[in-house]
Amino acid sequence: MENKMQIFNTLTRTVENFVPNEDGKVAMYTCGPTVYHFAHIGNLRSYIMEDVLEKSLRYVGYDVKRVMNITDVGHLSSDADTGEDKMLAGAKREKKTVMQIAQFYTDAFFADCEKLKIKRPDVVEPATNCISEFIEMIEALLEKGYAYVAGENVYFDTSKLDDYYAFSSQTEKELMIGVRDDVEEDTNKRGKSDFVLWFTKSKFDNQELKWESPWGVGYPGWHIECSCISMKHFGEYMDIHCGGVDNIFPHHTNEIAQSEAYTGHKWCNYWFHVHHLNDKSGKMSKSKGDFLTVSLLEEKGYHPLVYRMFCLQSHYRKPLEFSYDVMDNMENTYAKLRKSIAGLNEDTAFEPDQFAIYKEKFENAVSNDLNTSMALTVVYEVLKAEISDNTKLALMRSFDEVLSLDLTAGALETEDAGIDAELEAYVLAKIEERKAAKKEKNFARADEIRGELLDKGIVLEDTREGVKWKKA
RNA sequence: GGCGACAUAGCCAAGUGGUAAGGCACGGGUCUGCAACACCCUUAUCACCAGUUCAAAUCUGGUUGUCGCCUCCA
Repeated sequence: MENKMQIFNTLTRTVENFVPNEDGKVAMYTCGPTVYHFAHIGNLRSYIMEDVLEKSLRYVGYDVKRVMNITDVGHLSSDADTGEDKMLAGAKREKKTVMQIAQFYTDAFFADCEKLKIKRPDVVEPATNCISEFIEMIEALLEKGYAYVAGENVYFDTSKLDDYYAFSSQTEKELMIGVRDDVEEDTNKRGKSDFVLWFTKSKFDNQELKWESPWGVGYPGWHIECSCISMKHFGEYMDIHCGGVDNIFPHHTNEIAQSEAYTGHKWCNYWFHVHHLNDKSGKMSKSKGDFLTVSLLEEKGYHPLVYRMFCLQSHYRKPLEFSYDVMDNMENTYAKLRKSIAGLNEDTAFEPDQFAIYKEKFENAVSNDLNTSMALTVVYEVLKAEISDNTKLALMRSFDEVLSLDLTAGALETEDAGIDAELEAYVLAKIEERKAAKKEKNFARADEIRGELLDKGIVLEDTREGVKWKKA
């Protein structure tokens, strides 16, 4: 098929025509969450945009197979052996076993994804499912001379590669490593950029998850899992690898090092990186302790899809600053949009030519390096266009295959589920009373009733569809 | 210290050489007993300086500011 998708490739730092290895098919890999805690909405920004990428590829006609790993072992808070395993730290914090933690937060992650309409990848693979594959690959790397054993751990020898820093320019290379002074060094390493493939020795010996290996009882390093899991499901080639920008170095750099050393050839052609969600003080991060989750947004009264729309109106390669002001803005935008679409009359003629015109506009926006902001503009363009409501509805349904904003699900419910039956009965009675007063043109009484309800925290609105009420 | 990204109206944001999309908010108006809803109208010369060009938000150089990466991070 013809090249329909243009996408920024971190490897070349340019927007390229996307050409998959196999015509019409896309092998797409996503670095999944480390399931030691809830995902914060910054994490979820990446998954939302990757979801849009997957759906856009499908929209323009590709057959996409998507794989995601779940990091449930091996992700240290530092690569030096002084670090603490994230999973173990989570388990300690909550007095549960590591596997209980992993299961709990994996479920929580997918629950959040569901709320945000993020499609579950075709394959979801926990790292702990693939220990034998990790061991096989590490053995092969040792055999080929790309790895060495030191201090009872296995390390990858980055000096064996001509081009370890796949994502960096030549001038950066000499300066990258070990500049940060808060980094503690692992003295077993031959080179500063070497990294661990398999641990048997570390300072946290109470590690719960350990496996037999040719190098002793231990557990895998973080980077090896993505290389192995992708090859388990895609073989030695894949098309797009996704993740947040913070994964570029070292995680993705190390993945490329291992994978290409192992296969002896180019591994993945396109690297898709989503930029960070920041707040006023900078990057949102779990290690700062305080972070925002989807549940928290819901508690504050925001529909999860308001956050999705917040992400879509920005570009994935721009840092995005989160604020409640913008969320409030977006909340209005989203409610108005849903309401406007809900008012369309399906019982009108369908105009295939018009449908095709706007569908192409939308496709162009989305295939231009995921210009989601422009895609949303096309939504508004359609709603304002001189075409039949039924055509508009068909277009909304079509666009929603990518946007996943529940565009045609009707107006947003304003009734608050938290209101108890007694209050509801009272409110409904008052509404009837007010209706009667209005009928008798007793507007003073009608306004009085509205005031009474307001005192109880209930706001009345006379809309075209009848009286609506909600919590203030 | 090195590397990189970004800087467009009150806010979010598109636009990569031809005279500034869209959304929200504000203001004005129509409608309705009022309010709200809905609908209509209105709002910028693109951080700063210099240069290239017939023409620059868009290219080049510099300045300032914000942010990110340099083995915890999506």
